[in-house]
Amino acid sequence: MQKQETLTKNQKIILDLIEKSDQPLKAYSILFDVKKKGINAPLQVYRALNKLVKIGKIHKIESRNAFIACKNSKCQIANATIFSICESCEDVTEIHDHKLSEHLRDFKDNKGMKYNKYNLEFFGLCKKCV
Amino acid sequence: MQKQETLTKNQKIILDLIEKSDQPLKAYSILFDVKKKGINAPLQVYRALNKLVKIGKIHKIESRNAFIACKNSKCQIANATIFSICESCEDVTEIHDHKLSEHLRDFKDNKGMKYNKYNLEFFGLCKKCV
DNA sequence: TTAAATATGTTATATTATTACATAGCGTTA
DNA sequence: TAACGCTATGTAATAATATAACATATTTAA
Ligand SMILES: [Zn+2]
Ligand SMILES: [Zn+2]
Ligand SMILES: [Zn+2]
Ligand SMILES: [Zn+2]
Repeated sequence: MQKQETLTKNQKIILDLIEKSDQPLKAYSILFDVKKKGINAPLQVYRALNKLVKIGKIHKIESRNAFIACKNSKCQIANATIFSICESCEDVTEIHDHKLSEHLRDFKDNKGMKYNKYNLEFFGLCKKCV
Repeated sequence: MQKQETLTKNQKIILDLIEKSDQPLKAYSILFDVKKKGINAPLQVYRALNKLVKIGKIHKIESRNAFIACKNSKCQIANATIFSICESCEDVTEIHDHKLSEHLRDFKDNKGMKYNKYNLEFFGLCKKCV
């Protein structure tokens, strides 16, 4: 299982931090928080983030340039993500909807594209913000 | 029809440029190109881009920080976008798939979110790059 | 045990986007 | 007309996001 890959020191530090937050964190806010642990430079953060994204431990919220932990232990698929984003309070939730995922996985365009990944972001207002 | 809204000088210059390209353009590449037309500062570009996005004339490709013209005259919906992106040649195509759009439009989560927008990006390899 | 691949640390720099402030134009309406 | 609200403009400065380049260390695998 790819997700149990052993992580390096920096990767662990940064994953820990992201997993403790239920909301997306930005790279430079992560950098600020891990300086006390000896991570000093943006590149150290970005390298860890890129790796963690690649192995599916975290996802990037593209519209927000922020990173959130994947809470779904069953989700092997680092490359098929659906998020719900409240445009008022900025609350982000990962969506796991079997039917929708299936629909997206099975999607074929008419140009012969060979897909291996997708990212879907829904925007709106959450219950609290309506 | 919102799309026929009259545009200002800067907005027209920048929309023209984007419409002439069949591929997404980046803000600072746009800035470079429109300097000869008297647009000198990033903010002038970003202001026009934001407006054009808002009225649906162009879309932002979030994963690429780039902007592409909406070619679909029938598409009133500036806030429901689907793109296909080749990760090798970076070719981007807007997808208009009725069934998929319907599915996304009708999607309801179980948290009571009220959606008003979505953006979906498919990644893979195009015919030429496979 | 050597070579390849991966990770680290550090500095500098590139790229993307916004803040802040001053000014101008345009449509409404008092 | 005059005053107001709204939108757009121009300009300078700066913030926020991300990568290049280089030297070194560590892990993995042949
Ligand atoms: Zn996930
Ligand atoms: Zn909310
Ligand atoms: Zn469109
Ligand atoms: Zn291609």
